[in-house]
Amino acid sequence: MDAIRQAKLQELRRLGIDPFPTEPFSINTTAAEILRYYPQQKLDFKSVRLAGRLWRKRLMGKASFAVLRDETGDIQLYFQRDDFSENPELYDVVFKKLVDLGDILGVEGFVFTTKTGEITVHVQRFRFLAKCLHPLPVEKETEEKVYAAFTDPELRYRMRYVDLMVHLNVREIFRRRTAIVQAIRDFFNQKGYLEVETPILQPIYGGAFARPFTTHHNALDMQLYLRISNELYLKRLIIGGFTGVYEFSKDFRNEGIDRYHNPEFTQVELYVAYQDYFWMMTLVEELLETVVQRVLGTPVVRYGEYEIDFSAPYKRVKYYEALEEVVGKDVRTLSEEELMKLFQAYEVSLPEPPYERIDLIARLFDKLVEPRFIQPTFVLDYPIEVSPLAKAHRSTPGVVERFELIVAGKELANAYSELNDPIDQRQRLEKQAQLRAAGGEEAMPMDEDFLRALEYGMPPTAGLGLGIDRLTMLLCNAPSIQEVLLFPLLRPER
RNA sequence: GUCCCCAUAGCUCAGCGGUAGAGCAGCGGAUUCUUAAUCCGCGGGUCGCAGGUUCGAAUCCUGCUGGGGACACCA
Repeated sequence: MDAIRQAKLQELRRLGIDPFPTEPFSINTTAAEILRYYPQQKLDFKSVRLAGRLWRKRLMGKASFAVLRDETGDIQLYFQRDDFSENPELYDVVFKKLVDLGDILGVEGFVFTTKTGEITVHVQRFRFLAKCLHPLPVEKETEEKVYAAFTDPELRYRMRYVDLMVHLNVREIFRRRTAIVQAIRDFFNQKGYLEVETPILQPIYGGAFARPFTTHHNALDMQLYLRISNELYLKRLIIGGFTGVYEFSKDFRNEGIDRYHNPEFTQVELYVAYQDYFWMMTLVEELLETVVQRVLGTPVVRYGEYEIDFSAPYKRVKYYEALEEVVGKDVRTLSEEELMKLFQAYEVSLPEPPYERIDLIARLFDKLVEPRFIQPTFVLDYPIEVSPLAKAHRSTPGVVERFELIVAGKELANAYSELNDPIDQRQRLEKQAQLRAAGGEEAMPMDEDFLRALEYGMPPTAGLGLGIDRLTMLLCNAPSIQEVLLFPLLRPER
């Protein structure tokens, strides 16, 4: 803590001023409201009460200006010694010397416009609501320069509270994130789908390929996993009789961190009975166009150097055909040696062993094809080997009825016609079990209860997973996932 | 996990072998319409940590810690 500020705290207490009072301070307006409505409705602002953090001080002698920052933005304050004639100390000592940038104040007064035309609150009374005991990085911006910008990413993420104080645009990212979630929720609710909650602590994890976090329940003395996906639970609900269910699901994957991955992240998953993946493609187009339009007011998004248009419909390409377009050959016809040659020709590094032929193909696809799709593009009909929960394609052998939506070269959504044949599902999970036995750490574990549920009969169902963090990145023009997570995972501070 | 880069005042940075610097923030003073307020004056540091080289290290070397970027993993 800052010694000078601590001394000021003591001095306030000595003067009988409580720097952390218990009494509430009710406000009747905000900075943004004043700035927006005062010009037309001056009479409504003769007696205002607002609260926020003192953000700037310009002491002029017997009169001073300051800036107060509340949730809605900044507003200028004007203080005059004459207003405190019954107790001039309040101005000369308390305001001028003991109030620091960052202190949270409640102010009362009336709104006026200064000579230079700035809407300002003439403060007649003020009160400490909380003293700030650390100096703040108060950014000052001029035409040429920014002073004291608070830019160190580590500090910004570690002390997100300071980041949010200092950077109004960071607040905006998280308001927008919430708006995105709200728009999706409204869209699904309007369709009549049921929002549900399923377990985060799972005795058997599944629904994706990933290493889980492991934990332990003491009373039951059992090993539990933090979910990597909620897919298998939502399907149980479809089996149970709901026709449409969705969940905003915080999922946990014990993997590396980079600018697209955080160990905990959010997806929304949706399952709708009696539909297939073609229907789901149309729904996704409608969903994204609606959400982007509602959140941004336009379906067109600037993301880095790209302009991305979320207007439906989106381009559709088939997995193997997209790969063939790049490498000039249908990889299904190639021997393993010929596949290896492609890795050399395109300078793609090999996957970690143990890998099978399909892992080579999947890797080529991820490295060579995905990055090419900037505008929203559906990639259809994935290899059956990499999609153990998706239904075999109705007419094309070797592939499943699955699509991924690629935007800006990254997977944004993943969906399939869900596999509802319990016999087929059992075989696919057994194959996964073999891969696990052979050292494939990310292969799915066997889930007998899920298979039993399927044996009771699951209607044909379309399922979707949509990455909320990635979508937020796109709609906020954020270059890294950390920018759209309030508290991204960091190593502990020393 | 690997490689590269970074770590100096509250914040942003300069200094790169010879007494630790600037701007903003802060402290004292002047100032009743400022808005990067202005003007005068002042303080502020275990140069991330630990070793080493050297007469001498913020500066060079090694290790460690934290962060950023790239790769790998995440099909």
